[in-house]
Amino acid sequence: MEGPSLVILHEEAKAFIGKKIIKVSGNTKTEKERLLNQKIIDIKTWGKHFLICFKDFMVRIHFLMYGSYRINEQKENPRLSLKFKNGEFNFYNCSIKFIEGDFYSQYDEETDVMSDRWNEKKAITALKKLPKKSLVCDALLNQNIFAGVGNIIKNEALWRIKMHPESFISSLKPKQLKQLAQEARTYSFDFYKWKKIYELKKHWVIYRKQICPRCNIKYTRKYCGNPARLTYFCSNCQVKYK
DNA sequence: TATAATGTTTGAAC
DNA sequence: AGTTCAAACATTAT
Repeated sequence: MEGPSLVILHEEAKAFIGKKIIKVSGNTKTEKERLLNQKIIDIKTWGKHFLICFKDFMVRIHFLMYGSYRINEQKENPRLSLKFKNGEFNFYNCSIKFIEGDFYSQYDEETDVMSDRWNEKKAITALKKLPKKSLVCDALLNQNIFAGVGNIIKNEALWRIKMHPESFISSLKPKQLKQLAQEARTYSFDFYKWKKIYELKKHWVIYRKQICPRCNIKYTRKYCGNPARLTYFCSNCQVKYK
């Protein structure tokens, strides 16, 4: 689940702010009992993190590859289930973690590509500080720089800016660094827009596709970067900066 | 039906 | 000591 999907979840989840948890269950190994009788004071997202905030701590939910949730409905084997006087909030196949402190002391909104406070210059500065041989495909997935960007956004954004995923960050000119940072955010918002109208896959140009619409030739499909992730690119129009 | 994957952490092995 | 790698988690679309 990538950043834009978390923003959509956040919109649905906001209704639980101010509500008290009256029953907790689920197969999480964390100390979930701690949540009983607690009042949700805020709900936040940062990148791929979904955060339910309480007075002195937060519950961080990460959906990884297959995580899901249900609001006011349920399915089998919740990892965590929160019940309220009116309604319930259920999470499945996700990673659950307690974080002490408040949101602002733990998270920097300026590195979240979906945030109003996204700071493009900060991302560019961070890119320049990466080790010499860092690849563009890895940089985009680096959650400390582009929180919320996942493999779909990575592939689509690189195709749009005609940049080869195995380009070296250190070989990019200032203009290209800017373009990279900009498109990470721009595509994320397109992702959000399309996901909301259930048209996300319809707009994929490269991810899980075969033919480059610009060049009319077959895409390359290769495991790139470290850790290796399946990457789609057009070897004709995506320039490799080396 | 088999395959591959919207992701990250952990810890063993080298 | 730093890196590399597999395992773990477990679902769903193609």
